[in-house]
Amino acid sequence: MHGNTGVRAKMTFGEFKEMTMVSMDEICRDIFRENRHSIKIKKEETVVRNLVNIFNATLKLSNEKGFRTMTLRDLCAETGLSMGALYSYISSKDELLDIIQSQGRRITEKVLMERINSAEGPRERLSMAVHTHLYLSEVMQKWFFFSYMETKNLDRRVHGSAKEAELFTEKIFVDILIQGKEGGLFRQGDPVLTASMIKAMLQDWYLKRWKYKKRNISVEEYATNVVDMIESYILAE
Amino acid sequence: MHGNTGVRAKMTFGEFKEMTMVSMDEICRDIFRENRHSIKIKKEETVVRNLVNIFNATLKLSNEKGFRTMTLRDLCAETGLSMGALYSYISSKDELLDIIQSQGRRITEKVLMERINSAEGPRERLSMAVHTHLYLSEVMQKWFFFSYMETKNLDRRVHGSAKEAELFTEKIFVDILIQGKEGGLFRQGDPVLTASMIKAMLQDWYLKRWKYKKRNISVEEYATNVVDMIESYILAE
DNA sequence: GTCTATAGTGCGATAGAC
DNA sequence: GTCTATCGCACTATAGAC
Repeated sequence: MHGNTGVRAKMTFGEFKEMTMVSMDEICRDIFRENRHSIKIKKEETVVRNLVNIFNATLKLSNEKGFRTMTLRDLCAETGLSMGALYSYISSKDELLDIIQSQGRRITEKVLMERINSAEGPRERLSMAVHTHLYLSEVMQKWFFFSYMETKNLDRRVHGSAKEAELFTEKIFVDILIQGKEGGLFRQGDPVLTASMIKAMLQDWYLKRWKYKKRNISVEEYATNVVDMIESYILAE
Repeated sequence: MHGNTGVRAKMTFGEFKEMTMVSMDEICRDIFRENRHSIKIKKEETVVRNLVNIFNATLKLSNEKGFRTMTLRDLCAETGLSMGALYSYISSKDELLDIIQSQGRRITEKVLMERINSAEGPRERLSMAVHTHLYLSEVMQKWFFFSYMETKNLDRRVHGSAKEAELFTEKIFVDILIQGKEGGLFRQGDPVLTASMIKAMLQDWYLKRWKYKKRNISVEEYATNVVDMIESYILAE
């Protein structure tokens, strides 16, 4: 390995969870406040409780068979709500998809930026970015999987914003890699191509969760492995 | 970089295409011969011509909006066939999906094994496996993308065989990595985890084709980059 | 071998009682 | 705030003329 000279102790997954507190409850409260116009029900507690229920059920069913294949009747069975009640919280099936997509992306961007900016120096920032992205996708695995898989079914406008999101996270890594190259610390590889490789490895974690679970590989082990591989490449003489 | 000492000149994409000749025509001829029972039409030339048409259209539409969202009326419009004619070649929409999936997997496995067995020594075999997989997914990009994206919509039996296919290709890399470790050539990394990382990078090529196209990155460049990154990791002292 | 016409099903969405 | 009942539609699949 390349050793960890100068790199502070890594953040564990447990520490991350305590630190960020991404709770479904809070997310749904935000969604309610932003979408008051299209939600018929007025009592906040009721709305939040039912939204949490609806989103969890949607993520579960969609990850099993895809959002398009999931019918609203499936969703009613899973949530215990009737069709009528369901339509008090969403105005259409497509809107449900939109909300889940955009909310997931916003949280990702917010948490990623906050955590990365707390680290100094290219190596620390790179490690932090990798760890944060993996930990976040572990906490919100279903959300990440959903977002990745359902992107292609959207219309052109929304499909474009999914590509933007892909490039946004990639750019975070590109910037760190360029910074490291300018400082003379990272010596190998094209930053853009290297960032793509990193993203590919990060995505594999939530896209093939079944594989890593079966092998008892923890998210920390996986993160270490990714950082080691990237570093052995970019730090090579 | 780690240099190419002892590694023969890389196969170019052009050479690969000439060598393998995976033609849609041949594939459809095979499909016809294996599915004579469920195809109502008897004249081979007609069947092959229409099957090529149907498969190309299915891949095009599915990659745009997903197999489930694509209706058979969309497919009729794209192929120029009527509903009645379409149903002379396939017995159901699900069967169409099954045929495309299994045929794609079979070709992948066949070509991969043939090419890899033609290389000697762990480094050559690793490079050959990476190049062959990338070149193959370039020739059959739509097929690979389709297969990856539509896997989740299948029933449990077929979903299981998709996981098997994932593990099959992965095992090819695991075996090469173990071989290299036993010979003392590869010194770093857990073979199973490293193989997963390699697969992740290979898949990114056909899943984000739009990204690499926009950046004018050729499949040869990409292959070189992947091999370099892996080698810098496993060959590190 | 290909067509048009249509049967039969199950979907998303809504109205109105409670 | 939640329910049941139902509308209208678009889908897969088939029958039968040509």
